[in-house]
Amino acid sequence: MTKLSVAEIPRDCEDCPIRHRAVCARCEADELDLLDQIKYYRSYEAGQTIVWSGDRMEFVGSVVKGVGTLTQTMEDGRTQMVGLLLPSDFVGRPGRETATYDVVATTDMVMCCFRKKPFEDMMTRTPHIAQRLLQMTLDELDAAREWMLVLGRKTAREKIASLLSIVARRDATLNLGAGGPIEFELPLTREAMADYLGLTLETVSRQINALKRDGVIELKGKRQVTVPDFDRLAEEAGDDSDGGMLS
Amino acid sequence: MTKLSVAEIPRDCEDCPIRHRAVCARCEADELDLLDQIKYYRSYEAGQTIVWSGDRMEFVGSVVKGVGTLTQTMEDGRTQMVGLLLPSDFVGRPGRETATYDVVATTDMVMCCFRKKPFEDMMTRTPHIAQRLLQMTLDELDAAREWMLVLGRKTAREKIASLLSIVARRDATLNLGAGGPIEFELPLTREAMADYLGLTLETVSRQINALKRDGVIELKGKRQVTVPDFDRLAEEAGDDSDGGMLS
DNA sequence: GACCTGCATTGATGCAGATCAAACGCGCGA
DNA sequence: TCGCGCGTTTGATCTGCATCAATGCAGGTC
Repeated sequence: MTKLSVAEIPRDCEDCPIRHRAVCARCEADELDLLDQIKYYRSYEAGQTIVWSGDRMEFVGSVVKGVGTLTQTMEDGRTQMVGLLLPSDFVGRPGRETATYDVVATTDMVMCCFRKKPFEDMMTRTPHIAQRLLQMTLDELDAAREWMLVLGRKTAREKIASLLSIVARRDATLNLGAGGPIEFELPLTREAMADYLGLTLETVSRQINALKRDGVIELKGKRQVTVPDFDRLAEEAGDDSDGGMLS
Repeated sequence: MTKLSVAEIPRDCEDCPIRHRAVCARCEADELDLLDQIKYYRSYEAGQTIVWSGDRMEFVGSVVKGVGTLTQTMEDGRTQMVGLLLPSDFVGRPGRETATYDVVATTDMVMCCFRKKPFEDMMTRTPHIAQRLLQMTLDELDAAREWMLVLGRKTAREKIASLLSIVARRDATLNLGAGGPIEFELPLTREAMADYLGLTLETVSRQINALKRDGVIELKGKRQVTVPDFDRLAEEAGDDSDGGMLS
């Protein structure tokens, strides 16, 4: 039944697809050897919940393959996504016993896990890991703050455009740089997008189709998105356009 | 004209009011001596902008006294606060050249500043600082994610109650623990609250007065708030009530 | 005392997005 | 081939908050 086998992932860190972007990015060969001794791979199927909020966390780890989400739910069922987990992202918080959010696989996923205690010990002894984790956490904080602007002040159309523009930017299967068309697959259902954006799924659907009608995006099926003009999309997102020319 | 003098702050770290909560919390005496050599105090008046987004940042530092905000503004003027700076909070990002947000003093403020380069050098040599900064950044990330739920899914009334409940919790001038009444001063104008909550200032005003009419809070003047029953406030905020009983 | 000026309150009206409801389309197993 | 379920689309209506517009009110200045 398992569609994605752990065996597909190279066991050797040097061949790992996220080697230079994950929490281990700065590690030297000898440090990798140490990590290697406490790591193990786990795979999850699309839809599976990896951790429930409030559960004891017995590991931390990196997303190797696939896409997941971090969500918070109120007692009455209102749900807000607070993080999108793409390959190389780190899951879990060293020093904390229990999970604060639900972690859910939205596609089939593979994670590189470390048992929490050994990882924490290693962090105190290996500055390269703590340094990299600090850098990644600061980046996540910036992303969270960017998202606060989206949630608090943008219109539904701008929210959708913002999400598309973020996914497009992080999905590197594209000819960026040049102004050419960008193509990518949306790793989220309409409902998950709604939970990310603080909207209803109906509004998400309407706004996506509006962007399509207006030629900002093209759709093949429901998930395959083509962006003919990225600047146009960024403009719709309300981002300061012209990509930050500094000089 | 300056109402708050830098001279009022003790020069000796050991007597510093934020000694055990700021980025220096874990430092030993010898490490404090090193920090002492690169630190300097600066004071700001209420309303003053400390840093403009996009500016070169020449220092990082800790809030010693007073309250500030981190805000993001879109080209058309829409504004979202993305961080509230209370005493002991850290400002600035090591490793980054330019500021990403506007930093504004909302009350008179005193900061303990470190020139960026020496501080960065020291971070690599003093693990206690980097460790503490990681911990603080992870806390801020949690706070930001909590806020995403507020912005994305809560009603105006719940948003106001959430803000009051957060300020009440961080303002330690109160008899917490017991169920007694809590009193504190709101460090923000109605407009600043609106910017924090993704609302208009009119809605903020109306909802505050609604909470007052319903007996959830009492007001002396426009800023002095009394919360007769904190659990009631938490309930209005839509927080999982019963304060997280673990056992 | 008269007059600012900067918050805050209060009221009337409009609209973006929520809510309620129904139908579509596609993959899948019987 | 049929029906079933899930994600999605589309339509009609409702409503919470934004918007526009005065008015109130305290502190500071002349």
